[in-house]
Amino acid sequence: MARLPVYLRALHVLADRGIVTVSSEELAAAAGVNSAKLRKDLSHLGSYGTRGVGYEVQYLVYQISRELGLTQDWSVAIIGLGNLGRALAGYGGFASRGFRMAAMLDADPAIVGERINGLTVEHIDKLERVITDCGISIAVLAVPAPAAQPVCDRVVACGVTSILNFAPVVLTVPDRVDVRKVDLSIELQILAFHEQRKAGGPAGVEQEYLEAVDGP
Amino acid sequence: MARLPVYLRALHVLADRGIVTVSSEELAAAAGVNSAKLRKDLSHLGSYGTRGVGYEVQYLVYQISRELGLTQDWSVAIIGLGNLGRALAGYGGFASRGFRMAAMLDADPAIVGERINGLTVEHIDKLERVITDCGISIAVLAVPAPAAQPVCDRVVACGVTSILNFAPVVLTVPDRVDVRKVDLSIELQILAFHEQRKAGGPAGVEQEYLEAVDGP
DNA sequence: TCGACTTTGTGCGTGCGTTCACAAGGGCTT
DNA sequence: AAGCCCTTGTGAACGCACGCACAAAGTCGA
Ligand SMILES: NC(=O)c1ccc[n+]([C@@H]2O[C@H](COP(=O)([O-])OP(=O)(O)OC[C@H]3O[C@@H](n4cnc5c(N)ncnc54)[C@H](O)[C@@H]3O)[C@@H](O)[C@H]2O)c1
Ligand SMILES: NC(=O)c1ccc[n+]([C@@H]2O[C@H](COP(=O)([O-])OP(=O)(O)OC[C@H]3O[C@@H](n4cnc5c(N)ncnc54)[C@H](O)[C@@H]3O)[C@@H](O)[C@H]2O)c1
Repeated sequence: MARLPVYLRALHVLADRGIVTVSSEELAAAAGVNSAKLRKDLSHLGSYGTRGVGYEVQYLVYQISRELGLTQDWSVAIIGLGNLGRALAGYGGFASRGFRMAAMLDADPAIVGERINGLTVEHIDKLERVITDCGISIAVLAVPAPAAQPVCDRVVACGVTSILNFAPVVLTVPDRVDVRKVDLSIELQILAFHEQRKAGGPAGVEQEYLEAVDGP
Repeated sequence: MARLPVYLRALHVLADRGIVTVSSEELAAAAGVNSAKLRKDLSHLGSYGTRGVGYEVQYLVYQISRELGLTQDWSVAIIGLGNLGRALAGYGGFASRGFRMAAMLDADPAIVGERINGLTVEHIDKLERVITDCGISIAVLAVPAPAAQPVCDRVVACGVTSILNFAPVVLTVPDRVDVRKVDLSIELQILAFHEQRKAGGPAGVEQEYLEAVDGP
């Protein structure tokens, strides 16, 4: 379930405030979902609340963390230390959630050897060895679009089965491999779509096209 | 439909290769979706293909661009020029899709006044004026979590109705406002979840918890 | 100890998105 | 000009996820 991380975050906030128990209604509001959905999600993973009281925050944090596999640390490799890769590498919010930045790789000789956040950038040629040695289980691709598929293939060949892809391409991978794609251009385009709807929607279909192609 | 941008990207690739027409089957493969779904999506927005041939690439590009509102330029403000904000500001992939970085805002005096990608970072105090003057219609929030809701409120008060949020918080906004959230920690957590499943799933439920809390 | 109140867990109806499968329609070849 | 073949557009079934609403269950006060 993709909502568990959201619940977990909300629970951490509550825990930090010293709150011991929480009702499904309160937690659902904090997570921005329906309370019935929340209860169904929680019951689905076998956690029990107490009727008349609610859920014990600490217990739920542990249950969800375990379900998500956050009771262990995961080693992550960042491939491509350009604009985006550096931002990710310098972000502290990952380490605090059990994700350890274990390796950084790039093809640019000017970047290889650089130290970022206490880690030395390795050359992409060493990919296979680095991934094996560091016990990488998740790869983050922040390389240009044309490089994404080739790099992805190499990563998969090393046995990595989880990939977070920032390049604007559809990656082809074997079934056993999970790919999640973050495409910021698409997010903006979806916003633009709705924005346009609010403003009255598109008009002058055929006319506009002919003018654009042939001139007025 | 959230898939239109994906189709559009695939079409641009085809157009660059000089391809004139494309069948739903081919385009669907390139976009990573089912061909029936693709045809339904396209028919849904009124575009017509030619039976026995397929769709004209250029025509489809124009149709989808128009539907998404990409025939006009949108002015975007980036708020928070830290790690992530800078990466976004320096990214060329937005401008080429009709999104103009029109304003940058930050609260840190050390950052205000800096020039990034040809634009001067303004102080967040000037938010209201900048948004109005630059005709901002989309705001990108790349500020720390605690600052997100207050900044969001101010942006919404200026009349902005589209927000892209990178802060790990659930934003509360009026109904007319669209918020899209990009949460990279959640993406990693979802990958970890599946990774754990592949490795055999969680085991030793109650036992583990009691040990973690009470000691062995 | 008992009753009233609170909150969980879930059965069920509903609505949406996906997918199969096919008929209608247009091009291309002969 | 006519038939063959390819591809679109869509009807209909399927499945899933959401959310309402309620009974079971446990707590807290008297
Ligand atoms: N920066 C953004 O805000 C942003 C937004 C949306 C999408 N993206 C996408 O994210 C990806 C990275 O963006 P960026 O702005 O960081 O680009 P960038 O050009 O700044 O960085 C890319 C890095 O990848 C390295 N690289 C190139 N080929 C490589 C290879 N074969 N193996 C290893 N490393 C290689 C380059 O040396 C460079 O350091 C791109 O696909 C881009 O489209 C970025
Ligand atoms: N960097 C990443 O890879 C990454 C990954 C996931 C999530 N995020 C989230 O994105 C957001 C930004 O991350 P970051 O790494 O760039 O953080 P950062 O601390 O590097 O940058 C935040 C910027 O926001 C500015 N700021 C603070 N308060 C402000 C206010 N009230 N108004 C305007 N500007 C203000 C700061 O001066 C700073 O420049 C955070 O919420 C973070 O949790 C970042």
